[in-house]
Amino acid sequence: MDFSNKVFLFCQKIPSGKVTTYSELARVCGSKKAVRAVGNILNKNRDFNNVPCHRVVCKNGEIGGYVFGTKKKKDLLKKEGVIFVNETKVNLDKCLFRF
DNA sequence: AGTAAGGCGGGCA
DNA sequence: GTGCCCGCCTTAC
Repeated sequence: MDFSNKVFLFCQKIPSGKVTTYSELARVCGSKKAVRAVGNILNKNRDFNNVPCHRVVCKNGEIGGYVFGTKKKKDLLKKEGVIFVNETKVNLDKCLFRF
């Protein structure tokens, strides 16, 4: 319960135009190996209203998955100013937000 | 490069 | 209340 709360909190801390990875997110939440748990939380809770989970991507820069579809996620990120290296990957070097 | 296994919380049976 | 399976992944073989 506390874990998911952290996840949501950190997600909201991500500024517009920046992204983070599930690994980093899991790490700051206490368990760096709980990346799957993080994904599960974001997916099941889908607090897109309170949590911009579209700003969370895979470690390699790929979008990964998204409740509304990866296309939507990509589109949202683009609008926020996130640099994309191609249609499916973001530029982590420029847009990775580190806690 | 591809495949398999892994560690972790949430949700449902 | 307990247990099992799943997931927007990661890492190792």
